[in-house]
Amino acid sequence: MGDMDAKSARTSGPDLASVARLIGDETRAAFCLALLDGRAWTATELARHAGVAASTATEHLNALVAGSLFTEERQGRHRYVRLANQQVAELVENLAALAPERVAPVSSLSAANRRQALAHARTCYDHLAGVVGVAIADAMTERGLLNWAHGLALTEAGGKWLADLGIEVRASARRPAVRSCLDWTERRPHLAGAVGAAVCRHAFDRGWITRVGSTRAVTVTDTGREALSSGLGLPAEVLERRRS
Amino acid sequence: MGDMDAKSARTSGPDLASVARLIGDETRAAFCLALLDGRAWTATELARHAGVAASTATEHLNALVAGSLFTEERQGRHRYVRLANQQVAELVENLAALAPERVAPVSSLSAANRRQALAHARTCYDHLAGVVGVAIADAMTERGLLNWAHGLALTEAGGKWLADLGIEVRASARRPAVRSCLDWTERRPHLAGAVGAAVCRHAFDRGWITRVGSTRAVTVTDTGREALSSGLGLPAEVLERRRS
DNA sequence: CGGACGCTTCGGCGCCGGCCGAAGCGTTGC
DNA sequence: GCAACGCTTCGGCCGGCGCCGAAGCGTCCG
Repeated sequence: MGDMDAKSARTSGPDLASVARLIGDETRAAFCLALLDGRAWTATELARHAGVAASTATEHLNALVAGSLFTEERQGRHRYVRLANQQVAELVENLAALAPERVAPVSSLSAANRRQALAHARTCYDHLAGVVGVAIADAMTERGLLNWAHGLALTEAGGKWLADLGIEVRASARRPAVRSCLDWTERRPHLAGAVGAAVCRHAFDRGWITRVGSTRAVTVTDTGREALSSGLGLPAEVLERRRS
Repeated sequence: MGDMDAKSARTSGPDLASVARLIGDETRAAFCLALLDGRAWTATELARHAGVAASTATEHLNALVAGSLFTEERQGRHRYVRLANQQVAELVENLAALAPERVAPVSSLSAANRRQALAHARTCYDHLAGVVGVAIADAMTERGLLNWAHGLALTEAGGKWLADLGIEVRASARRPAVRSCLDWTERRPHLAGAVGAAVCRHAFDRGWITRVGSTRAVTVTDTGREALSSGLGLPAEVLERRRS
């Protein structure tokens, strides 16, 4: 008993450290956060985004792919990478929810703007987050589409609502239909899981929201304002992007 | 746009790396896994467990407490530490589920025994895992106490079952009643959350299970075999700890 | 009161890991 | 074919981090 602790702790069980170390670097962490938008990025884009040389980015990507946090896809001279699966996305989200907010030293005006746009509405891997994402989850709860009593669940009315809107949920054995994801700007839960992804996809398809440039931020279109207001009763102040 | 990426990525958003780096060290990771048993350990116990000098353990614990992954409690000359909250426990679990299993080089006979005991039944922070934990979740699902259709939820029958057994669930606004936790030995989900914790506590209180020495492993007692077999219909082969 | 014990502080050591730039390779496009 | 471009490889630099042991401090117990 007990006397084998030192050795056995190091030679058995899951190798937490190897995975955590992959995210435990400023640059690689920046990569992970960037990929949380659910899209594939090229190596150069990530390098520019994180402010490191292309060669450095290559090394980091090799490590992340080898550790199977990222998957890659080669196309011609491009190397596209994405998060390997939603389990990894969840891990990054959990980490983000737990991590201290970085102190932003007197950020510029445009940076403040970007920040505000992200806080308002953005994609979080494959679902919606930010003020709008939280408001949608709240509205769905209020209308009896979601039930938080015993863990998060989709109600019967919720299933019907999805069907009526023609939102097709791509369920899988692995992935829960609904999952709550802690928002790192709002610090409140929003809707993730297969349903969260389906709602987000639907919103893009119907032109309710569009991407802002190449960032994770999205804006609500006029069509979207109409649809979300009449369909879920989202208040106008949530739907308007307040400008500085 | 985009030209501020390099700087903004490093000066805003959650500081993933700082948290991940805390776990990204062999020794600190060993600490985290050890504390997954939900109990408080002293600094020296952890040092011995991980095979490092006491001074080294002190430094690591300072970092983990400062990063608010651990909380500490001083009692006389002892320093007790535990995981700060269940959010941290979930993070560690997620990491463990994602991490590669460490290759155990020709482990000794006693190590193999320990390993088997852990794989059979153990505590995972505050609920039950291992073959037994998974079997309980399965049985509860089969009996209609749990519903996985739309995310994991406790059914009405499940609520009644808990009440009948006199299992008191300490619900909280923060914590979901039921949550699935991916088992790193079985690679299948078992029951966590407030209900998972309540069931585990109940099993200890009633003497259904007892700890094996000071490890996370537990054994099912005769009383427990009887209760789990008649109450949930767990098969005998699951309840017997197979010896080498 | 003195010795055992748990923990902490400090200095010093060694290594690992992240960074870059230069050079090179494959793809794309003119 | 040549030039531009994206990515990769390599060598070298540097800082940070994890480790230890020695010394010291506070607590507990006989």
